[in-house]
Amino acid sequence: MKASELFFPTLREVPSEAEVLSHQLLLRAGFIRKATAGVYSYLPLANRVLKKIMSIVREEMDRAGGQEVILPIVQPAELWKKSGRWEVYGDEMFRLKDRHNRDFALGPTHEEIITTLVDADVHSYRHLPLLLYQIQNKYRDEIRPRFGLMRGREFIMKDLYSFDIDEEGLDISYHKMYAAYNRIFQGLKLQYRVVEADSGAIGGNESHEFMVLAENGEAEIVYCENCDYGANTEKAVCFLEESKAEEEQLEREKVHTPGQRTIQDLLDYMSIPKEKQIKTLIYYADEELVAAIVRGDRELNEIKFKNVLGCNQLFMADEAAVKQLCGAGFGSLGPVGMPLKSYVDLEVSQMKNFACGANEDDYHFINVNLGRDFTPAGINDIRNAVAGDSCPVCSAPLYSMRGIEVGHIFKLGTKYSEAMEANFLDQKGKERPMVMGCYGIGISRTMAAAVEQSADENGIVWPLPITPFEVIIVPVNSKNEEQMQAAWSLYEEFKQEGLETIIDDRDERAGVKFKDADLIGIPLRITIGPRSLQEKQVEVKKRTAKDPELVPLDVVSSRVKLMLKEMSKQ
RNA sequence: CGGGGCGUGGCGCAGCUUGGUAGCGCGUCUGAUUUGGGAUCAGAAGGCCGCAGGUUCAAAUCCUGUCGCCCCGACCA
Repeated sequence: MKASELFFPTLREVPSEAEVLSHQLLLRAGFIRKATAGVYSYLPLANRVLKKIMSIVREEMDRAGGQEVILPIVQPAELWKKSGRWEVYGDEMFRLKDRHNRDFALGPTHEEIITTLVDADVHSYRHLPLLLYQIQNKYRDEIRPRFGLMRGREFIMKDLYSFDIDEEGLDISYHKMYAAYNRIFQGLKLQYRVVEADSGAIGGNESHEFMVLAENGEAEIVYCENCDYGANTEKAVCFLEESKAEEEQLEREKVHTPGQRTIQDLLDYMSIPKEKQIKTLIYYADEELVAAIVRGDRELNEIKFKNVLGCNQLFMADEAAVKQLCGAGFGSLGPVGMPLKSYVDLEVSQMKNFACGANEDDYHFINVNLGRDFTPAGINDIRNAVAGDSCPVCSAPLYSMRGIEVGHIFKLGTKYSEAMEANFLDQKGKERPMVMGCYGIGISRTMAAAVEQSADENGIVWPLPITPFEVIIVPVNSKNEEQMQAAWSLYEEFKQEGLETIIDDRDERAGVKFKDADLIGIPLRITIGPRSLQEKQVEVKKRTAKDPELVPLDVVSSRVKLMLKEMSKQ
C-alpha cells in the first residue's frame, strides 16, 4: 500500500474529546472518527486490525465446531415480548417503529432471534449440539457511552450460542468455548485473566469473564497468585477467616458527636479506627426500606445485597425518608433500635465493641456488639472484595487490578429455550427444552484494549498478530531517485514475499514520516537514507527498539521475515 | 437521570467580564528554498461563532430556550 494513497488522517494534537489513551491514539493515528456519542466510523487501518481480530476469532470458533451465520439487526418486538425482555431491557434498547407503527428493536444481543431460529428448524436430539455464531454490530443505548471504543452504543461483537440436549452437553460446549477463548486471547498477544463472573441473576450457572489488564479498565478484579482464582471485585466471594483472639464485650456507651458525619470524621474526632466502625446504609428494596451494615471502610456490594434480598429494584433511600423512619439523618444511623430489617455483612459478625450511629442526630454508640445490642435479619456476604482479602480457594492474599472485559461466556440453561419454546425430542420421544449457552467477544473493544495495553509516548505499538501492516518502508527523501528506486524495488520484493507493507512515498520530510510510522504503530520500519544506501544497506528498526540495525539490501526481505518470525514467537 | 465543563475555519485554542461585525498556532492549497525525528519564506483559500428566539442602532459577546459533545456518579451514613 502506498502511503500517498492510504486514507489515514493523522492528527498532531490530541482531540479535546478524548481522555483515555486508546481513544486518543485511535483518533490521532487516523483509525477512527466519531459520528455521534458512542458511534464510530472505522477507517482503513482500523478495518485491517478488526479483520485480523475477526479472523483469529473465526478460526477458533470454527475449530470449536461453531458455524457462522448472520442474524438480523432489526428485530420485531414480538420476540422480545415473548421472552419478557421487551419490558426488562428498558432504555438500553434502541427501539423504532416501521411505517405500520409496529415496534422493532435494534439487536442489543441475539438470544431471542437465534432461539426462535433454532426452534423452527431443529426438533431432534440427532441435530444437537449446535453451535452458531456471528460477528456483527450490536446496539445498546448505554447510559453513558465512554472512552471511545471501550463502551460504545454501536459496537462489533462476536456472539456464539450453543444448543445442547442436557447439562452435560452444555458443559462440553462451555469448556470448548473456554478453551477457544484462551487460545484467542493468547493468539492476540494480550495480557489477560479469566475471572469468575456473577451467576446470581440466573442462579447457579457458570460464567467467566476474560479481562485484558489495563489501568483504564472499567472493572476491578481480584486474583490469586497462588492458585488460579480470579473474580470481578463486585462478584468475588468474600471468604471469612476464623476469628482470632476473643475480645471481651464492653459496656455500650452513647457519646455526643456534634457534626461528625463520616467515618473519617469519627476517626478524627474519637480516634476510632475504621475497622472498629460500622456503617449503616438504607435502601429501598422494591417498596420496603431495609438497612445494610458493613465495616466502616468497606463498600457495600449492591449486586450481592440484591441477591440476598431477592428483590427486583434496589436503590438508596433519600435522607428525608430515612430521617422520618429512623429519627436521624445519614451519619448518625446505626442498627441499635433501628426500626428496619437490617442485614449484616459476614465480616461484621466477627467484630466486637464497634462504633455506630445512635439513630439520633449527633450521637453515636461505642462498644456495640451484635447479638447483645441488636439482632440482624440476616448475616451474609454483602461487601465488595478488596486486595488483601483471603482467596476463597486457597486462602492466600488476593491482589487487585483493573481490567477491560473483552470476552464473557455464560451458561444460560433453559431460560430462553423455555421462554421461546425451543424444544426437541429426545431418544425416548420426550419433548425437552434445549440447554443453551452464550459466548461473546467485543471485537471493537478488543482493538481498543490492545492499544490500551500496548502503546508508548510516540503512539500505538501493535501486537504482531493484529497489526494493520507488518512493515513500513521509509525513503528519507522522496525526491531522491536513488532512494526511491531502492524503496520501490524493496516494496515489490516484499509484496512478492507476502509481507504486508506500506511504502511511504509521500513528499514529506523524514521527521513527518517517522512520526506517522510510530503513531500508527507498524512493528517494523525500513529506513532508506543516503548514508547507508551508499554501502548498499538499509536500516531496519523495530517499533519497540531504540536503534536500528543495518542490513545489506540483498538480504533485507529474508532478514525482515526472520525478525517477524521471532517477534511472533515472543 | 443527577452534578460539572465545553460548543468560534479540518485540529487545538484566544476573544465574551466592559456589545461595534473574528483572531492565533497547527493543518490545507500555490511557488521557491529545503530534506535523517512533525522545515523556512512568500502568497492564498477556508468561519450562518452549535441552533432558534429575544434585547439593542448594533450580538461570538447580554437574556431565554433548545440541541450536541466530554468528564464524574451516592462511596458517604
